[in-house]
Amino acid sequence: MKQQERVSYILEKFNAEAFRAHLIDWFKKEQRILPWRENQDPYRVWVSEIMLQQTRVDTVIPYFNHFMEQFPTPEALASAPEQDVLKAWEGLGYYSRARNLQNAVREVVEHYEGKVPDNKEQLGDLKGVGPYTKGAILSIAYDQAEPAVDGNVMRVLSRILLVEEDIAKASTKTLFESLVRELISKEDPSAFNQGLMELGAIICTPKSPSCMLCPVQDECRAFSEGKEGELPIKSKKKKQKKQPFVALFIENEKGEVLVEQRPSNGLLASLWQYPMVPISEIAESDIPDWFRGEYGITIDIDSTIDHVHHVFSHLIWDMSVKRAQVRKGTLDRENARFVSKEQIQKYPFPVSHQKIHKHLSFN
DNA sequence: TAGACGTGGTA
DNA sequence: TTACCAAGTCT
Repeated sequence: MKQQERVSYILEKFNAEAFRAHLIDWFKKEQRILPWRENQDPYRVWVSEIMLQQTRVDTVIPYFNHFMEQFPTPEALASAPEQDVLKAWEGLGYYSRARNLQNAVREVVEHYEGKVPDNKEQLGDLKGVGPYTKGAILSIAYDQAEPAVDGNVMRVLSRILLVEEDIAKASTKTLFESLVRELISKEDPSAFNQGLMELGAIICTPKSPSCMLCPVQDECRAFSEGKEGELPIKSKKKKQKKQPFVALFIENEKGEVLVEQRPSNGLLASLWQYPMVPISEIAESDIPDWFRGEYGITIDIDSTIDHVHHVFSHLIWDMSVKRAQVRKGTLDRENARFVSKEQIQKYPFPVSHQKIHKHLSFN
């Protein structure tokens, strides 16, 4: 069946009128007070939407407030050093969001006079702005009737409309976008889209949804059939692969510590870390030789001082942290440097390596 | 299409 | 502890 036929079939006999009205009334009454809801400033909406990608509201709030203080306008963000932006993002995760956001904002400042585009073509061309974020900005900041389909929306609508397609599939997301195009309120698309997400966050939660409090219970097909606990359908993801490392906490004679910047693409791009030796490739006994070759420095390794187990979405780092001293040699590596324990505070580190900071002693 | 890309909260 | 998740995007 073609997708448009599927849409028509699903919405046949569905009381969209009542659904819209109940959802919007509820949202206007029950919505949470959140910093990015203070006004409709497209820049604020944009920053909030990027931060909220795959990230909890409670986690985002302090980051958002600080970020808006430090970079209140597109111009402020565009002219900031990238390292400052990454430092403001430190601990939030998915760091390419920060780089993409800054690059896109620079684009807006250069080509659109600092005004966030209000059309889907220009918006969608911006780095890091995908179908969801595009629709969120257009509906929330510009009151346009565009779908903004995220995980909440798919969960809520899969229950309301009893859609049993796998929401992990891309084709299912486009199905929901088509459904929202039919359902969305033309009078208040912002309240409709946000209401759908708010409902998913507060009432129509993944586990044990609060159906007794739901403003659209009467319109919910899953509830009427007792299937709310079985939806949405979502295929499992794979287990993370384990990667063993030795992380080196290396001090020189001045008491400075060796840190290095990661490559500008891939995992934790452009963030800083303590040197890491992949134990699956380098035997532990070969570390001093390997290190001399890579960094130009001879080190004396002593005891293991810590063990850091860090879980990512797709892999796991197991790091034995070893203390070491510089014996001789000059650092011969572009992306690495010895840094004092005061200076190191300015560098953006991933959480996995912040766990190693506690071995910095200030005596 | 499926895997890369972070982190912290919760059952 | 394990597993899943939370307002996705890029390749």
